[in-house]
Amino acid sequence: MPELPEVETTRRGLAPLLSGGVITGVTVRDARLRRPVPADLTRILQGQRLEDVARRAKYLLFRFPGGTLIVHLGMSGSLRVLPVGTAPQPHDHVDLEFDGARLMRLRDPRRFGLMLWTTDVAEAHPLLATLGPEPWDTAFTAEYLHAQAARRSAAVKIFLMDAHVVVGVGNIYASEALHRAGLHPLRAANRVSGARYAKLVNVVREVLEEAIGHGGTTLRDFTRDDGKPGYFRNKLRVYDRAGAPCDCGRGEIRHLVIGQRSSYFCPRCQR
DNA sequence: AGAGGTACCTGGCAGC
DNA sequence: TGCTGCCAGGTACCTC
Repeated sequence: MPELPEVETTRRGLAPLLSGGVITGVTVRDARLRRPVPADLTRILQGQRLEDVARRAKYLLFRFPGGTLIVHLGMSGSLRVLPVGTAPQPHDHVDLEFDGARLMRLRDPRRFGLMLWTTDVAEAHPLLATLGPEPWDTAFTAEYLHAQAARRSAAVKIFLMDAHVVVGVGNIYASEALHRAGLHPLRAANRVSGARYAKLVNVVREVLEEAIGHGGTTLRDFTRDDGKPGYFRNKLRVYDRAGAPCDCGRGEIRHLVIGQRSSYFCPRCQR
């Protein structure tokens, strides 16, 4: 579920419900995520007041006085806020109890997610330290992309999805951004012009901003037990639309597998 | 250094 | 209906 727009929407939903709350309990039903949930998480968090919920790339950062809880939702993770006592469903692996009143519950069927604790500056954690700029960072420019691509003969879609180049562009929005930029997903990254990278910088920001705006409406209620993430599917121009006519009016959307990931593009308006 | 592939895990769905 | 195979929004890590 989580591409960056959903992670950011989750952050915006959780922060006002949880910030300032004090941890009054931790339940770990299944610690087997991509890495084990720390065995002493209860001892670590008990009594600590949540200062705020930040985000770096697709990592959520729950900042406490003694350190930061780093959470990644992987492919299938979600976080919700529920009243204490709400019965857990399958794949509800971790609960953080706040003020004896509400739970932040992590559900992750595929268990590709992460929940880690660091007492260091979270951004210095090995998993975060080597990440590229945020899409809205002033460092994310056409010149930067062009320089990064100089020795990269891989497909531009692979390049764009590399979190060490820029964070937050997942499989769906890579297809969407390349379509908006008129770039063929298989074009070698080092054969894309600076001007085209300038366009790409703009459309990456644009498509993510639009999706966050949309996610804000479909994901606004984090307190329902049946809360479901929004998929933004009705806003997508190419993703999962193979065979449909492209908005350009001249081509039909095609499906390709690039780097073992499904990719969608219009062969007429993307070169 | 970069490219390409594999691995982690479960559920849903199409097709037989 | 029940089985099998394939697909899924991420990313670390391995080898060449």
